[in-house]
Amino acid sequence: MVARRSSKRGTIQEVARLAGVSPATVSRVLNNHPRTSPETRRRVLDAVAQLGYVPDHTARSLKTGNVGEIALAVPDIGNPVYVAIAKAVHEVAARRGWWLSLISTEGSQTEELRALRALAGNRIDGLIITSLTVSQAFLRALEPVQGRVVVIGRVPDETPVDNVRVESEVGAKLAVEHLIDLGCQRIGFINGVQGTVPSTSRIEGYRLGLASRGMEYDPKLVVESDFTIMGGYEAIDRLLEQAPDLDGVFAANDAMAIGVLRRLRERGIRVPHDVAVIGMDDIDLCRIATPTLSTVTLLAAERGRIAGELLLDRIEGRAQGEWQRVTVLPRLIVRESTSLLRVERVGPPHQDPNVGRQG
Amino acid sequence: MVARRSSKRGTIQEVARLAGVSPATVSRVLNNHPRTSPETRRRVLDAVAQLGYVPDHTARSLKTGNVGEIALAVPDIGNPVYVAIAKAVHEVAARRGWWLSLISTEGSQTEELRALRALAGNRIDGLIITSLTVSQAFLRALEPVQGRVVVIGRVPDETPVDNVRVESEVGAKLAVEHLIDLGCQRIGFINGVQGTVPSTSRIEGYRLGLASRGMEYDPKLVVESDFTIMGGYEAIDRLLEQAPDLDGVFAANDAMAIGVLRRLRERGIRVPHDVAVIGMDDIDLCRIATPTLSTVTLLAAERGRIAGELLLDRIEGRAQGEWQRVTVLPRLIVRESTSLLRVERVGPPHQDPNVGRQG
DNA sequence: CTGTTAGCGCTTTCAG
DNA sequence: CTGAAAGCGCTAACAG
Repeated sequence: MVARRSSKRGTIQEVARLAGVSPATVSRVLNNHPRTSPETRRRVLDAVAQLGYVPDHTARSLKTGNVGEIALAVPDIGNPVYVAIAKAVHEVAARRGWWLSLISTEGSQTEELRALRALAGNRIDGLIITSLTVSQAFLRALEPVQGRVVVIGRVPDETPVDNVRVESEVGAKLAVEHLIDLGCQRIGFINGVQGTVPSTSRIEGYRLGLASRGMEYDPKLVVESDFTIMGGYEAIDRLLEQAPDLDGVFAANDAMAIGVLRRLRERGIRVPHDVAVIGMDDIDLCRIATPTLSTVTLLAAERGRIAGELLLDRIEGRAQGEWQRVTVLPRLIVRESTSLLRVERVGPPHQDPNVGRQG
Repeated sequence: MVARRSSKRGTIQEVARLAGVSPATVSRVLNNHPRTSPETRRRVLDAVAQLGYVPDHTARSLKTGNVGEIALAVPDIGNPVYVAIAKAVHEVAARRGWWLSLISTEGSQTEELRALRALAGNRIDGLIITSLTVSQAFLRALEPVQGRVVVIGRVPDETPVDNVRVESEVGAKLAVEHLIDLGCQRIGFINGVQGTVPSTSRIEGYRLGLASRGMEYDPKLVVESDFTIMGGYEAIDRLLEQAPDLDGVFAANDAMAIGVLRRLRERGIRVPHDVAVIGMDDIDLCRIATPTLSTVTLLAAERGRIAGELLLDRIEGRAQGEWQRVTVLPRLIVRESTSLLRVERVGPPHQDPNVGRQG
């Protein structure tokens, strides 16, 4: 990696010389300081325009000690859930005058640590990061950047960061209970990659849901795959082989559920008549799928918005106190895939979110 | 916007003092200069570890004149086409040791100019930008940052930038010719928002396709909407009203085409038997849709890869010559929505791309 | 192989 | 209201 600053658009010195003032005055004009005479101001701005001068951001940052930029690091920008988070954070950042850049970590811990290091090295002022694994190394790397990072996803209680989380067990429980209340007796569960935080909480919610309605857990009803459409597509075949009497499926995310819908259609199995299907996340595709897909929203946009506010409150110095733990509560969204009437029973998502806040 | 550098992880001075060497030596060790004794090296690294020192990126950048970062600015990170471009650029950047950040301009020209200004102010070293409109203001803003920016999308010949483009007229023509060769006589066209560069080239390709097979252009067969699934969904109704004898539809992008498929299914119109449908872009959803969607790929990933290489070649100083104009050629991908046999006739996309290069 | 010195371009006291 | 001067933290000659 080699590079040299190519385009020299002039320095504040040259602007000062051209305007017949000192560099300090140019700086004051450009930063809208109160005490500058209109006449000087005009001369400076003329000179700036004439030279096409743009202040060097690097020098400015070194001097002032901040760069005016935050970043959002996500495992996969192709995932609609992270896109929703990104859009929400972007909205907050723009409104509050901050520059936001996105970093795609591709789920690699090395990349996550790199983002944290960028923060430590003052390449950015703040960071919102979503990690799938939350390793020890990751937690250790949070220490030195306290007060400038927000984690989306669960971290241990004592971790010195602001944190936004969602009770996804509760969400999984809601989904399973919904299927049972619909009359399903044999509910299959397609989980994502084992060992990740999301998959662990979903299987727990699945068990809780069964238990709450007095049904027994049957390992034959559970398969694992990855969190993609194709993952769901191939997993449902294995599931049906293990449990041909299946009458309901809970998929760990909407992408997998959509793969399930597609495969079931191919096999001539009617949804929801023969098998009811529910996913989790509430991505846009749910409303496009055939049949439209019931799901449990995990309020991605809402979490993004909150994370953005928390981070900026912190680095703008508005928030000084304890580390925040904000938890959002999932909500069931019923659509055709679990509705024998094939009627959408629910309004638009993401409104009136249930948000609980605790110290 | 207020912020102050919070976490002081120490300076190079402090490391030097602790290690009993000069700051210059610390700098040398950290930058892997050839001439450093193993002993000194060890002492320095110990001190670094002990303090948890991370070099200040801002100071380093100011001194060296580069920041090691490029950015990709796209109109909408929710659009799969831009995601494909982003992933490809990311891959190139990572391989060549550069940091990539994403900027979402939301299609706003202000945001585009802001990205260009960030480049001018050396916040980043290089920029890849995709603009839907390419206004005069935009072109003017390219001047001062020559040699550090690559535009994806057509720009006037004399524009002083490296440029990656796709012959989307040819793509649209291919799509229409394919429908005609299939036996379609009345081919509707659903275009995106009028006045944008993409929509202009698509309507032109549509006309070219008709002309090349000796068919006449009928304004009744054309409607406009926006480039979204819902846009296609509502547009097909209008189109069918204007032209009930429709037997083929070309949608200006896959998202719209998928909306069309959905609406046709609702109305009991069979695809491809009653109406054949083709889109453009080749997003992942094409393979998931029912029926699977024929399309014309515009090689988004390929364009992203090329743009990344061009930019880095330029700012690494490997490319010094004329401005590059790289043009990629669209390719037809036939799937069920235009296949009476309902057989996928084509291999995986994005391999063996046709790429033409000219001075 | 290592230390000294200068300075990247900007903002910000402190005088005036 | 404006100028002079200092210095943010780092790297890169240039000596030694």
